[in-house]
Amino acid sequence: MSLPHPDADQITLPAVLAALGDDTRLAIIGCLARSDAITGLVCGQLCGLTSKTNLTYHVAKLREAGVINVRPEGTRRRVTLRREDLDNRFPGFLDTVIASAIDLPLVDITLRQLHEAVQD
Amino acid sequence: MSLPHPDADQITLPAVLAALGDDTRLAIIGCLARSDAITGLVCGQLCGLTSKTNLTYHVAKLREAGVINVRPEGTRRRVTLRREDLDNRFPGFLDTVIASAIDLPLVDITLRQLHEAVQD
DNA sequence: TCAATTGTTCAATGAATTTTGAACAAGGAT
DNA sequence: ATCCTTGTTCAAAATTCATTGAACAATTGA
Repeated sequence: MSLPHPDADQITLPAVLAALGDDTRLAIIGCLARSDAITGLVCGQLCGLTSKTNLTYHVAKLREAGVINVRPEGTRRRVTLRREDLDNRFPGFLDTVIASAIDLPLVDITLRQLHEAVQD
Repeated sequence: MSLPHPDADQITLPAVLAALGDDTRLAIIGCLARSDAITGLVCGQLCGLTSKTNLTYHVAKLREAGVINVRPEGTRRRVTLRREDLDNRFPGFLDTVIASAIDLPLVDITLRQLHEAVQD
């Protein structure tokens, strides 16, 4: 049940770009950006995007690239964006990605609010 | 005989991410970033990266995504980064990409070739 | 204990991407 | 004109990536 994550300083942009160069994974990022920045989501809440099995695959890709954190929580997996690590490593990058991953007119939380939520 | 380029406002980040999520294409970006920003490079100066045929393929990918501009120049193709368009569309994004593409170990183009490239 | 929930693993398939070589086209130089 | 250089096109092959289903594992709750 070990879920290996790269350390913040091991995150490379080529790997991040490869992970984000896919529509399904970009959609996952969009969902996470819209969700509560702190609690994140569990995989089941992302299943509208693809099948359960396939979601495991894409979530692993994002985790291995250092884009998301996946924490076991009982039988679930709590998924959060590694916002702080990515902001430190590549300032501004994640904001740009999120802005285009959120393709909705109805956004229930603004980017600024997301930022502030993380600071607390 | 001009090649099709997307207008600046037609450039989408998902397409750009897909284009940059590849090591060969990132290496091309690295070479262009090191070259003279105005004159750019011709394809032949990038051939250390891959075969001539394959280069045509990757350069087309980058062009179609709106990352580079390709201008016919006699029998050559002058390749430049679309810095301004990308900076306007996704502020800071290209700088971040370049910072990590600039020192890709994958590039086996020699220093001499680079020198000639910049002077040309 | 038993059943339901949540997600993983594995092997196989399908699909898309990347790479290659041969033949070709266009422009420049001699 | 004829070569030479530079790059393209096309079809095929190689490779990588994404998707699926069946069987499994771990946890929770009745």
